[in-house]
Amino acid sequence: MFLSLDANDKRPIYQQIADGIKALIARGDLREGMVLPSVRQVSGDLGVNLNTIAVAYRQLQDEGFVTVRHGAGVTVSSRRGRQPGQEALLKSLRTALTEWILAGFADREIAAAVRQELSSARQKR
Amino acid sequence: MFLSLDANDKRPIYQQIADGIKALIARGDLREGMVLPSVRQVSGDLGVNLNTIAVAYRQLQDEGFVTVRHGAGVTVSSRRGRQPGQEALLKSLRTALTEWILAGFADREIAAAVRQELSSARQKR
Amino acid sequence: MFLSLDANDKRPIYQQIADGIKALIARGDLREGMVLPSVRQVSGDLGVNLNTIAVAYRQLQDEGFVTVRHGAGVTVSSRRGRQPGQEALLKSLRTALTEWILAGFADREIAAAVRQELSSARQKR
Amino acid sequence: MFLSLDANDKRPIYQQIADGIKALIARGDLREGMVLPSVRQVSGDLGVNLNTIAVAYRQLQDEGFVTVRHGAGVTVSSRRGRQPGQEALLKSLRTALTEWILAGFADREIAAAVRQELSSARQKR
DNA sequence: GTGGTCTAGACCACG
DNA sequence: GTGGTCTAGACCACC
Repeated sequence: MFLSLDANDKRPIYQQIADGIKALIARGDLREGMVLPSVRQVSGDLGVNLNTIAVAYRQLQDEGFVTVRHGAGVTVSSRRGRQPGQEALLKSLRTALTEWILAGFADREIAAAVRQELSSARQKR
Repeated sequence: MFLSLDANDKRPIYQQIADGIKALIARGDLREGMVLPSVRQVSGDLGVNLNTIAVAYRQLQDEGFVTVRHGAGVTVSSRRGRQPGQEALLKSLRTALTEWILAGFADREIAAAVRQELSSARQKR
Repeated sequence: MFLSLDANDKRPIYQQIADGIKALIARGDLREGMVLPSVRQVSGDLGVNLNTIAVAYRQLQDEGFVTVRHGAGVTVSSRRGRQPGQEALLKSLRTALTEWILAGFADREIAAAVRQELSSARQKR
Repeated sequence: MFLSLDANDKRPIYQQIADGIKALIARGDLREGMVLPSVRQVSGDLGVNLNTIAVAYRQLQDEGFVTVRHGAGVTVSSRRGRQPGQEALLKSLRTALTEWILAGFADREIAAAVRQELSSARQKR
């Protein structure tokens, strides 16, 4: 698995993991039906407690991104569950863009960064 | 003050306030040298604990967005404040874009949303 | 066999199978004395591990719904099987009804859904 | 709080708690804006670990039934979030009714039990 | 082997 | 005071 944790990141570990996996799905590195590494394996690889990984996986399940089959591992599910809702989507985008504006970037530069991120987020598609 | 709090927002209140003020600065509603309302007044307006407002102002001060002068209120400082660092900027943008991708939006649509948000964030400039 | 498994169902597979067979009995599709397909056949049909089917049949046997005769297959037994107990019956009904109430349905609507389900569950009688 | 745990209940403790609170909301014992007892208090009252209660509250939050404000307690929120979806509602009702049928109850008796449960679930309305 | 639940106890963040 | 996160370690259920 190509997940990395950042101690300086303010998000909790389980959230970093869940977000990382979402990014892998968005990128196409993880596709429908693929099996995710077991809770125990991720725990060992990242040096993080079992429970913490379980919380991340559980969140992904609640949000409909993965299907958990009890003794049989976790797989990427086909249809995403509920979306965050247009409102939430806009809010997080707005916050991110505000930071860029305050850092002094011009619209042109921000748009370029967005284009770059989009293409890298879709590399495997 | 044109700040609104959202109980369903997952950010802590002090962060919503700090972000809101940052957005007002980015928008140009608050410009260099302008005086922010007192901690006490914001506290009353929003019905929020004094300490909470103080924490928000303290963060804005730490990040260089405002200047606190004892007995003379809080003013917007010039814009060479400390940036969050390129890494943090990218991370927050990346997370927001990932959500849009997973919600099924095409690059075209996302770029349009970005353009719209940018122009509305700069309305007053 | 007219059993279908749902990966998104939170019940374990063996429970889905056992419940499905109970429903077939309740509906009258399976009647006293009829022979159930072998563990091996169900396993093949559904693509499920042999042990899992065995657990389901074992539960049906424990609850008195079927009779297992060595070498002679599994047959539906007469209906004086062990009931779950009034308490358990009420609890599961109560949980289901609570969900309907919280979803905003009126008593009239809930009662209608109950009537419909009852008649469809008894179609073959 | 009028929550009780049943060791014979097959649902996990956190689920019993979450379901119990949902029932209190459906019943009208807990209304919009009311404050739930703190995690620590429930933990003490029921003799259950803090984390277990936290999991229950978190589930209620994820499902939109309560609003959590960090240092300020948990309150019943106004609008329920996403419903379980008509499919899930029907499935749980169908399972419950099947049990009653297999226990030998007539439609008349089942309908009566439903009526009784509905009225008791709405006592405070 | 897999994931799920629960405990005890620590430390942090928020108001 | 409140809730949030994380750990270590136990035991259970499923396949």
